[in-house]
This record gives sequence, C-alpha cells and structure tokens, in this order.
Amino acid sequence: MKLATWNVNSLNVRLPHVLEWIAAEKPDVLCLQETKQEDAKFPYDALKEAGYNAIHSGQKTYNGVAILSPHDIENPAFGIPEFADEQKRVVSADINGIRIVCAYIPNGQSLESEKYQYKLNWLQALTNHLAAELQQHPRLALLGDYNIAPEDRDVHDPKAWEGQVLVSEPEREAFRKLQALGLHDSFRLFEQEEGSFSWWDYRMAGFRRNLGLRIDHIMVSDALKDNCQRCWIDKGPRKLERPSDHTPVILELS
DNA sequence: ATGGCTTATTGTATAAGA
Repeated sequence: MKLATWNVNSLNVRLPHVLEWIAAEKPDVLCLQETKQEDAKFPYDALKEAGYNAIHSGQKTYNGVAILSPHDIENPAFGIPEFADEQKRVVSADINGIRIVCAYIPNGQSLESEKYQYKLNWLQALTNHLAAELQQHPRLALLGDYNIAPEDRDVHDPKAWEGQVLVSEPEREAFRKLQALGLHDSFRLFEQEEGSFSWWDYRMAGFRRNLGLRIDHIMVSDALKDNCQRCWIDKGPRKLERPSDHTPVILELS
C-alpha cells in the first residue's frame, strides 16, 4: 500500500501534473493540500476517469485539502472537532483499515504575526484531536504540509533560517508533541541522503541549487510503524513546466 | 540574497505563500 502527500499550490493549475503522477505512481492514497478551489470546481469527474475516488474540503483562493484513492473512502470527516476554523485545512477518512488524516498546517507568516499564534493554537488543537482519534483508530497516518522543518538537517541553511517560521523552537516543540502521541516521521525511519527536501522557493533558482526545506511529512502511528517499507521524496514533478513549489512524499507500507 | 517567483482575484495592483 502506497501513501502519498503533495501540496499542489492550486489544483486548477496542477491537475495535469496530478493526473500524470497518479497514472505513473498509482498511489493507494494521495493527500493534496492547497487545492485553492471551492468544492463545486473540484475535478471529481476527471479523477474518476483516472480511477480515483475523492473527498475534498475547499475554498476559493486559499487552503483546500483532498484525499484521493482508488479504494473506498469511508467515514469522511472535515476539520478539527471543537476547533472552529473558517479555513479548510483538514480532511480525514478510513481507507483499507487505516485512518488517513490530511492536513495543511498553517504557515505562520512570521514569528511576530497573529498568524503565528494561530498556527501554534491550531497545532495544539490538532494534537488534542489526534490523541482522541488514536484511541478510536490505532492504525493512523497523518499526511500533509506541516510547514515545519523538524530539525536543522531538514533545512538547506539553518543559519540563514534562524528566527524564521517553519524552523522556530515552538513549532519544533509542537512537532515533538505529535511524536509524543506515538506518531513517527516515516522519512526518518530509513537512511536518507543529506539535503533531502520537499519544498524549494520559486525564486533564486531554489530548486536547481537545492535551497530547500523538508516540511511535507507522513507520520504513522505505532501500530503502523513496523509496516513501513520505504519512504522517499519524488523530485520529478518539481522539474516539470509550471510546477508546484512542493513535491510529493511517498510511503510504502506492507 | 527578506525577495529576484507564482498563485489568485471580478484584477491592471495587492495579498499570500514558505
């Protein structure tokens, strides 16, 4: 079983890349973030033709999350219960006996911004919610754009990023709180190349120079840890014309 | 190297992303 996550930065623009990618990779689950479109515009038909069912929670211009799968998508849920949020950032469902949680964690903008406090509050609410979810669903995976580089080795130039969002200590502490629930960063269960990133700035030839961050993650619960076979980042889509600034992360489960 | 890019919007400049 192959699980994947990809921030597409507008599904309207990126649909051709997504269709091409699912045809080639045939993921059992693909979580998308930043679809940036209302549900009425979501391309259910094109995905169905490609053999994929989908659930989506979207809005115009910003945010928007979806789960795609060729399998049945059961018990869908939207958002974080008991955390009122206009922004469409979470969608969950059961697929092949695994609780899939697709999240687009807030960026935070800057440490001084109100959006940063929103990010930290949001992470706390997600963590509380997942603690309860894990009681109900021991087999759980949290996939998405976390907007957190958990360690310095996930940052191309830690010195240059000091004091920025995505790498700050409170954000990393929030990541460790997710780990404390018994969630494992599946990428780090395996030996990986140095300089492995999932996002590169559009500017400054960031991709060509590998000036990236690893901020897209697939965490799995204790019950799934031993099923992890391989986790990797597919840089292929980042090389296409008009790419998303993020590229897919994939986890193979036995 | 604090943005040189890219997205969206009922646009022709602005906001946001990371």
